Amino acid sequence: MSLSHAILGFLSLKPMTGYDLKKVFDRSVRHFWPANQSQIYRTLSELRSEGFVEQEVVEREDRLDMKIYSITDPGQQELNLWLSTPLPEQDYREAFLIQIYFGGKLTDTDVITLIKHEIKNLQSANEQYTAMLGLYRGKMQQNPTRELFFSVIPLEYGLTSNQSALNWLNKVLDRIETGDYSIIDPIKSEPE
Amino acid sequence: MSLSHAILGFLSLKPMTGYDLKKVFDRSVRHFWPANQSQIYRTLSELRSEGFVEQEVVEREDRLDMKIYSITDPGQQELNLWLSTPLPEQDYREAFLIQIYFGGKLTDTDVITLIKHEIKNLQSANEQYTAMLGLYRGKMQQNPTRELFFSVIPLEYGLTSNQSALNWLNKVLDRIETGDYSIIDPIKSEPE
DNA sequence: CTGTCCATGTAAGGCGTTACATGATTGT
DNA sequence: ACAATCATGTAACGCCTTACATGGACAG
Repeated sequence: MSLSHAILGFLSLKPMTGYDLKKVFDRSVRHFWPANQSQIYRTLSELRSEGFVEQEVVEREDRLDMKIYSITDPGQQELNLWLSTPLPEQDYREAFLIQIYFGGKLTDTDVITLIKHEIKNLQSANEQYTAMLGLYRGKMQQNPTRELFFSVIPLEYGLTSNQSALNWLNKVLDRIETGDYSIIDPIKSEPE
Repeated sequence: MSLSHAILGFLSLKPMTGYDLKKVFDRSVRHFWPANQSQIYRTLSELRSEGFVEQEVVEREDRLDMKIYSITDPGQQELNLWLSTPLPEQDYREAFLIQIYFGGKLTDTDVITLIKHEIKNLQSANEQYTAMLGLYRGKMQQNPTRELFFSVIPLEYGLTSNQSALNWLNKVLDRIETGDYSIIDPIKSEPE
């Protein structure tokens, strides 16, 4: 399961509290693996019962106790195994495409509205990717490491695939507006 | 929820059994919205209790009863409303990208294996898309309708985005093999 | 005579979401 | 005074998956 392994991955960098993990997720992998707070706490206790993490309880007089989690040796092994094992084809769900699939039941105006909305969603995601890429560029100039390189790759992936989706959605808008319903060959028509 | 609306969409084309629906899903939208059998039967009974579909029981002497579902007027309204309402940004989960994100913990060989595996997965998906596109092309030549056009769009979408992912993954392989860890700008480097 | 197709479901478990609950500290 | 941040969790619900269960018809 990916969430538990992502948590192990972050804990292998340094020990953290559940709260810290939530922040780290939101600042790094949320675009390709969002995690919410209650999920993180639940998964941490599962990982602990499996022996993959251990917790150090820090008692504090005036505040709630703080629990700092670290990865154990079995946890490291589990992480390395999962990271290096290729995954089978994953299911993919895109509700927007269902709407388009049944677009025959809608007016052109409605379909165009749907597509323009999707374009906005993709653009907003891309703005976030670009902002994050900027941060990484700064880090890379100071200290270009192999680790950093691999953590940037998913961002580039998000940007490229969104960008090609955007290009393609704009073409679809043209085809709807001109009433050109012929099928195109996406691969052949791409390199332009 | 998308599954129930996809079911309504198919039933709006013609009445069907749960078994038929499963086949229709597998032959059309499974690439962007897979559905399994038990899910379909459960959702059908929910839709019935909401009054969006109704069933006709066909008793057969020698076999099990067959239940043919059709969409009701409230179901049509619900479908049209859902289809024409833009969706908010959806969560996106891609476990492969988590593996890459933590690629710093792996050897180059391991990362390359992961990527080549992903390339194979994408290629196999694209072969299926291409085969389906071929079928649609045949239908379109006989009878080019607006409905047909919209049902092809998601296939083209899958093909284009997979193709751009493939192109990009191949570039990543080059960068790993040459040890070139500089960050590229995916958007600027795309049109080549 | 073995497997695949037709056709129906139930049960249990896993993963994810939303909402609720607590309570001190720090910033505006 | 009010909101945000730090820090912990629980409860309930919803969606999806896997496995189980039934049983005739038909093709190789």
